[in-house]
Amino acid sequence: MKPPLPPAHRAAWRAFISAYWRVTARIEAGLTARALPTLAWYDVLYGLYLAPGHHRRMSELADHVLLSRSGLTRLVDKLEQKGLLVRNACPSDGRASHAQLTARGVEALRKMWPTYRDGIAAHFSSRLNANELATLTALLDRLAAEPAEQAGRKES
Amino acid sequence: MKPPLPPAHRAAWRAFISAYWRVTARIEAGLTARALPTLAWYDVLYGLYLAPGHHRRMSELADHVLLSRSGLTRLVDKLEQKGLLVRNACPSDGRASHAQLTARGVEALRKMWPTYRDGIAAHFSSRLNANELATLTALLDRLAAEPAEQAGRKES
DNA sequence: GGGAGATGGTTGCATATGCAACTACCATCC
DNA sequence: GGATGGTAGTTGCATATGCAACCATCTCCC
Repeated sequence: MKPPLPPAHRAAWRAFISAYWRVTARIEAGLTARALPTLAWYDVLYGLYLAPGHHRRMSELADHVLLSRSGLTRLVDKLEQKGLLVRNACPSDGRASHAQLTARGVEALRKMWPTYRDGIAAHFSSRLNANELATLTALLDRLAAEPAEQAGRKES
Repeated sequence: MKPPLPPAHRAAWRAFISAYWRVTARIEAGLTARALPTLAWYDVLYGLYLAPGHHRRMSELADHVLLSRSGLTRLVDKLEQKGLLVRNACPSDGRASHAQLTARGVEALRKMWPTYRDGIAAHFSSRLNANELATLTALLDRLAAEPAEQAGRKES
């Protein structure tokens, strides 16, 4: 197969995939062991929590959660059924709607946060020292950044 | 929410998740643009390709691909239907079966590899220099290592 | 030999997820 | 005002994925 991709690049790629899956699986295991919802639930609720007034447009939220639009629609449906958030019409744009965190949503967030936090610490951030963590963050941020050619464009 | 998780840890965690999703999405986009199968297909075929004799036990394969057992069963079903591999009974263990790459499977692998390779290079490995790549690999490998293993090898 | 328990693999079922089509609405041009 | 094109969000459909139950087989121990 004559791979012109250097071994170091391959090793890095494999380490990247492997680390992601293993770490997230360990953290998810901690959540399910306590009968808590998945990371996606947390991300949506937390994304709303961070926003001023605890509400955000669906599209902004989808971007934050790294989920497709349709996926977010379904997830928000579930969260709304559980009473953790409500949908409000956007006053300035009839097409858009805002997801608004409820008191119960904040409560749910508080309840799951300790487990999530401990998972991140145990399986991720506490396994590296401060310098290493900073280095890792900088490298990952560069990888996540939009490619230069498409920096100004909306399509990915 | 009083997060005792330091901001640097949070930033690192978010960068980790974000980088993974964005990079893999870009690479997958390249594959689908050429009507090629997904990364999972490639990983299975390549996992077999690497093995001596181009065959491996299902369980070993599942570990390599980072997929659940049942997920692998289904994926291998599809690949077998396409004629890219065959299942053989394991001579030494009646429970186990081996997946054996076929000539067509090797062919399929050769066909998709250039696109995959270019995707990895363009969206991942070529965005960092050699030193950075080595650093990243080392850090990710430590994160991926089993907790017990990590505990025993505490250092730095 | 034969039962108890563990392991490899498959399948039923439920859930998750994405793409593409669709509706409703906004913005622009004429 | 009305047509045209673009955007926000939802839904139909197909697929992917995992957990847990299940069968067959192996290992261990008596």
